[in-house]
Amino acid sequence: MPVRMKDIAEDLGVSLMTVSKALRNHPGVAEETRRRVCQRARELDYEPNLIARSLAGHRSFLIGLVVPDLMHSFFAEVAKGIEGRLAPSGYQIVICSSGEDTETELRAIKLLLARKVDGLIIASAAPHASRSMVELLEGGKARYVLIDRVVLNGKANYVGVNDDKAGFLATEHLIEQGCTRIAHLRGSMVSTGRGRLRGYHRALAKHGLKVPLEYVISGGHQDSTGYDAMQRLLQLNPRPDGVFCYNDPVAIGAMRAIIEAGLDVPHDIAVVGAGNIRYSDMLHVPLSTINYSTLQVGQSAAELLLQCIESKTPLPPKRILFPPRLVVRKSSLRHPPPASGIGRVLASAQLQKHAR
Amino acid sequence: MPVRMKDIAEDLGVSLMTVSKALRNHPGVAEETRRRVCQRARELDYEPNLIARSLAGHRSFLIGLVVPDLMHSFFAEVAKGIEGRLAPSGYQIVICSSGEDTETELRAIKLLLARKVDGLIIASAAPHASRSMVELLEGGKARYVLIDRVVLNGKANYVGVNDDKAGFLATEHLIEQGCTRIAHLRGSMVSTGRGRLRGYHRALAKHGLKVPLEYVISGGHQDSTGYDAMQRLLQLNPRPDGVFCYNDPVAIGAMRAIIEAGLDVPHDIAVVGAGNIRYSDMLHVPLSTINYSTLQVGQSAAELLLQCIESKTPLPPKRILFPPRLVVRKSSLRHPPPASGIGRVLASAQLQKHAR
DNA sequence: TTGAAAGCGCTACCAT
DNA sequence: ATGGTAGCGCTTTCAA
Repeated sequence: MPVRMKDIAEDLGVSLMTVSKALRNHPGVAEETRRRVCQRARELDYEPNLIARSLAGHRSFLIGLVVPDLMHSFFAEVAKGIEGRLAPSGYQIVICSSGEDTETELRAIKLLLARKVDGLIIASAAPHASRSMVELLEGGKARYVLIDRVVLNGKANYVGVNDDKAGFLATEHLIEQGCTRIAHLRGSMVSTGRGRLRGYHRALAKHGLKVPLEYVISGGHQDSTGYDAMQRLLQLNPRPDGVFCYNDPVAIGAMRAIIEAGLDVPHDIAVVGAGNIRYSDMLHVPLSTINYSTLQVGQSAAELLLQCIESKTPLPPKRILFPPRLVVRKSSLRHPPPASGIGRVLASAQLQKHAR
Repeated sequence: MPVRMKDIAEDLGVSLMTVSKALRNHPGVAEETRRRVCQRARELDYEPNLIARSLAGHRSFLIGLVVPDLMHSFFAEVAKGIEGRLAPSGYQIVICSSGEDTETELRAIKLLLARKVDGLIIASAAPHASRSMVELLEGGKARYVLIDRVVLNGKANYVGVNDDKAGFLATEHLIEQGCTRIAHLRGSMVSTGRGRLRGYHRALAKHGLKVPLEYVISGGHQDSTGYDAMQRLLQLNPRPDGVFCYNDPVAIGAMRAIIEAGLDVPHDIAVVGAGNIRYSDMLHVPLSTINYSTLQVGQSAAELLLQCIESKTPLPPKRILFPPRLVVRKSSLRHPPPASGIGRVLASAQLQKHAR
């Protein structure tokens, strides 16, 4: 059986309380006593029972992280950012994936709360907060930060990217590349999906471009669903000559469909994704995309959550938005670079060749 | 403040114990009483405090997962497999990444143990178990399963892949493709690195091939390190005409170096990786690799750990090895398929085009 | 079938 | 500076 404080106390002939204080460097213990206690603790390989400490101290040093999909490298990288910021402060992360399912997500959050995690970081699968989610998160005094996707406008901490602008940048870039029939493989109606869709429409409107309704269809969130959706787009007449995809996995699936149909990316159809996931620059056709500052999103979310936890009084909700940044690669480069020398686009492409 | 059992008990005029039993469907409670308790609990939105339950019940329903790198899609997929198997049983996962650092790994394990996780799943960064790790894991009655990498031969549960065979398959395939100067970008001296290296040597020996010592150098574990290492290989004279890489990320980095040097993959240098990570089929040059049954490794590890936890008596250590499988793609295909029709290699390449 | 007592290992609060 | 008391919210053990 593991050593307990009580054992050390009896062993040393001091009280349990003295041991407790000494080990946590609390004031009110003689230096000499503290030394003896710490020494003996080390000798006995004492490790505090964190469950007991959590119960008594109302602090678990556990953070809950809820994401739609562990395998999506965007969330893996976010998780890495979070862990990097939290581990040094002694926190550990309980990770749950919802599989983009609202019910699963709700159960996970409920369980995490029952576990008394000190805080939550959530990339929600829900298009908007359900009544039960509001009750869960706002009912108690739960500390939480939403990332990537907003579900509680205004009243919640949020770290993400301006999705509207991301959609706008991607679409306008396609327009500048000479595409006139630009389709959009949209995501689900989560906030990122809605935002990117809005940006897409805004860019089209700005440039006076009209596209048939069928040019906007759901491409899901993964490469497999992107592949299927792109196959449907390929049936249309006239065929699109450019596609802005909800995210990089969808874009990768879409490119596969295009290439399998014997068409060329970017010359027959230019493709832009979103997320700038790892290896998107090493693909069959290197993928143009929107950079989402993935690691920083994770770090900031962790940072913000720590502040909420540390602070005695509830902090006013904060909203941190990283600027999206266009990364041009081959999948959307239809024009040779301007003869005048190094054009904006090419320079950008070269600079960002290895920028991950 | 959240509702406690005590509240329900007083509310209903029964004892705390009755509530406790009723809620957990313990025998020894009248059906009628149980109904009333459960009903009231639901009305009051009662959620058991899992910290308290853990402390009293000596069961946390928490599993610790320690991996070298969250971002490596191999471990992300393993994590997904683990979660898929564990979540239905009410377990949640505390995830820690060691960053391939032995000290960090040890601290993480210590913390997880102090948290009283019910079990551990570890992909260790260590080439072999240190004294402190043995003490930690074997000293107490910790339940744990090693994955991917072995550090405690024989005395520990292990789920992984036959790395020796993986290295052999990859190397022999390069030989069959006509490569005669086959290099190896090896990993660190973790068991997977050692095993793949051994397989590489075995294949060379079987076919009577000799290579200079400089053909085997460390390529690290990531694409960036693979890139650097490959650049060094390219200086050699004669240059290798084939490279077996420790894993897919390293292979991806290596391919980048080769292509940037103006050479062709596979005709100047054929490349094979290991791991069959997501999108390895969608790369600039689709990557030949060794499939590692990633999801199943995760699931089996979780399964095995559950058995250990459930069982009252300590189970004898079990060793589960998945067979490695060669996946041939363009990066190693130097010969046109045999004229006799569909050769083994091409058939395999086609079949596995979408096999992930 | 029910419940009282005794923890689980630790911390907060208040005496001394 | 030190330590006793009283929990934290639950489960296990055993008596009624």
